[in-house]
Amino acid sequence: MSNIRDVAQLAGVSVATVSRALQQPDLVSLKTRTKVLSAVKQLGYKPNLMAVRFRSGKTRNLVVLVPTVANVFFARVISGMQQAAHDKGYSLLLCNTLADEAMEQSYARMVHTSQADGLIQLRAHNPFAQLEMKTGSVLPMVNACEVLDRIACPTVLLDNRSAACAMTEHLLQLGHKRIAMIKGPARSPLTRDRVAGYRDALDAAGVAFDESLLYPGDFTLQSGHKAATELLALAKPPTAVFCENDEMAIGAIQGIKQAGLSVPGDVSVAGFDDISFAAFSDPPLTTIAQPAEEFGSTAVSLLIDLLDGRLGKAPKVILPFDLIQRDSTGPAPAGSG
Amino acid sequence: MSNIRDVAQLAGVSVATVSRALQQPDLVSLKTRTKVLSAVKQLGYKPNLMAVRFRSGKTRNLVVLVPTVANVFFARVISGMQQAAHDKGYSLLLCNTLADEAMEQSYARMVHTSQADGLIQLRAHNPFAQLEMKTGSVLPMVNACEVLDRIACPTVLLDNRSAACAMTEHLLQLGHKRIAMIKGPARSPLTRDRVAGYRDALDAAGVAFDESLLYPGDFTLQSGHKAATELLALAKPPTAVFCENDEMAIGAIQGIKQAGLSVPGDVSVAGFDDISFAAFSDPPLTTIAQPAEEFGSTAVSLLIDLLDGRLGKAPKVILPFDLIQRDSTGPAPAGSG
DNA sequence: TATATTAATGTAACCGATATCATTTATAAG
DNA sequence: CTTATAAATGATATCGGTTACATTAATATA
Repeated sequence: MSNIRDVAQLAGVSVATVSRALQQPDLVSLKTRTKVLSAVKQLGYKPNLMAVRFRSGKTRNLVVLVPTVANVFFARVISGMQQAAHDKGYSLLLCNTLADEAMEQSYARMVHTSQADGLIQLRAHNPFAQLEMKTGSVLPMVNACEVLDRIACPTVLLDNRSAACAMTEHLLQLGHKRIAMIKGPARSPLTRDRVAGYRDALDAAGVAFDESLLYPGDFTLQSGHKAATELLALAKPPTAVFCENDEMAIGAIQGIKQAGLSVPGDVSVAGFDDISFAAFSDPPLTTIAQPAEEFGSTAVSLLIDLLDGRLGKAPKVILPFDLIQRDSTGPAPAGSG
Repeated sequence: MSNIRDVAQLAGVSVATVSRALQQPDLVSLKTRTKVLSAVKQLGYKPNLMAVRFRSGKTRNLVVLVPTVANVFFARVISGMQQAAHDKGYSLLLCNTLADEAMEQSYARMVHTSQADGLIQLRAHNPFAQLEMKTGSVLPMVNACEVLDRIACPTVLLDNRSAACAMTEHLLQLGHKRIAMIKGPARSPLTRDRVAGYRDALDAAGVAFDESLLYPGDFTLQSGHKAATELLALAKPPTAVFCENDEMAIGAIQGIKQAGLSVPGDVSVAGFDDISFAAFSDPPLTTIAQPAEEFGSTAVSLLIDLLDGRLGKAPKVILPFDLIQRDSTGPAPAGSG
């Protein structure tokens, strides 16, 4: 690997001139610039970015904490992040946390050890307040998809409450009265918002809220299956199930079918996210579409703005949702409710 | 951010001693070590890894080129890579290539600009021979999931030919004679191997190969749907469809159902990969399970071994597969063939 | 032509750690 | 109590760029 000194020597100029010829060509005479560029080409010189970044103190790396890349929705978000990061000259250091806090902390520390400039997290259960206390320094962080309550932090999110409300209204309009919700972990703000939207719609329609219809899942296909199976075993089972993501909805559909019931004939099912599989389930899934890639690109933009000091006070960017009506939701069975 | 000089000053020793106290404690007296560690703790000192890596010339970053992270199988592979990389002190720079060669080249160049030590690619259509020629230097690279023909390169892969043969045999044993295959892009070595396995089984069973039953897809749900629809429109449609991945199989199932046929009553469908959705399709999908996470971890191990000069001549690691029989494959309809 | 001003280039410090080599201090052997 | 040997520590060059400052060359102004 040739370095800037080799280039300088070959071009017969100083290293400073080489650096300027490449970084601020205006400061170098045409004649010299030509000589330098010719030497660069001849040697196949590529600046050592490790050195550049060490000198500048900017790594141009961003840590991304993802609960699980196996989640199709997150995969799309990551895709959007990667594209945006690349466009702006940044790279992503991906961490699949798998709910392992030690792993999260370990990656978050990369910002303090100059391996990354900032951090993006999706679905933040555990804020890094603790870590920040300990190190005393601030961690440039952006949150995507889920709002962090305890920390003022730039965030890009959906109006989850309104979206959940809209879907619940859709089910109410179809005549459903017993609408179950397969939600996420109880402590998650995301779940809290969506449950709130669900209750908003019930309240507005004068339908009593029934705690037993609220079932906690963990966003996996399996948990959707289990939840639906148990909900159907209730004394007064639901005629509609609203799931907090599409994976659980697809799992729920299988559970309902295995119980000998039809979707949406006996039970309607709605999802959230509009992953690619949603349109290919049987029946195709009614769901809330989120601009997943845009979540990613917006999060990256926010973080870079934050790093460049171009950001005011922790903005919250709200992206639009879209209720996609397919065949998994239909009129409530006659005589129900 | 405090640096090693701050620590040295506070501890009343030289920077060299601080460095040794942290890197090679045996070379430092207990008394001095204690002083240093105390100063480290008091200042919250964390070594600047940017500096360490610049000095050492090792970035401890690995570039990962993924055709698309939206593919569930690849997501699992990445998960395995991330885990293994973290365990060994490496980070992953993820690139979602989306079949964009410019993007691939751009990320591959990161190795030449000292942003990464090596590269892992999945499904390599375009070898970097060209890039290597141009730069003259070798690119430490490992290939996963798909073998690269033109370059001798450490690889971790499945015996795709045997796996495809096994699945085809499974269908033959069920009495199917007209077995279609929804394959990937024609130029892919992966597809070539799997088609070869498919033909091996047909030949062994004395079933004539029919070119019209070989349909090229692109690994998406949509392409599986389209392929199945068109295959069923043939004068002599297949009674079984073997898809090169589960997404296409799930798409195919939908296409078959929409044509008014049942799976597996009229047409059996088999997939490849055993993604999480496979067990939740309707009917649950018969497929080939691959140790996806192990692909990832093995690829990372191979690359690190390669970087450390611990590798002989481009080994090919072959991981085992498992035929998972579910309900999407059944006996050929009576009177077929 | 002399002088002021600007453009072009060079010199060298610097970023933060590591590691070589030199030097001092502690221990062992005679 | 020396002297030889080992252990502990310090001073400093180094990695490859960038950049502040110094210096020289070129042009403009009087």
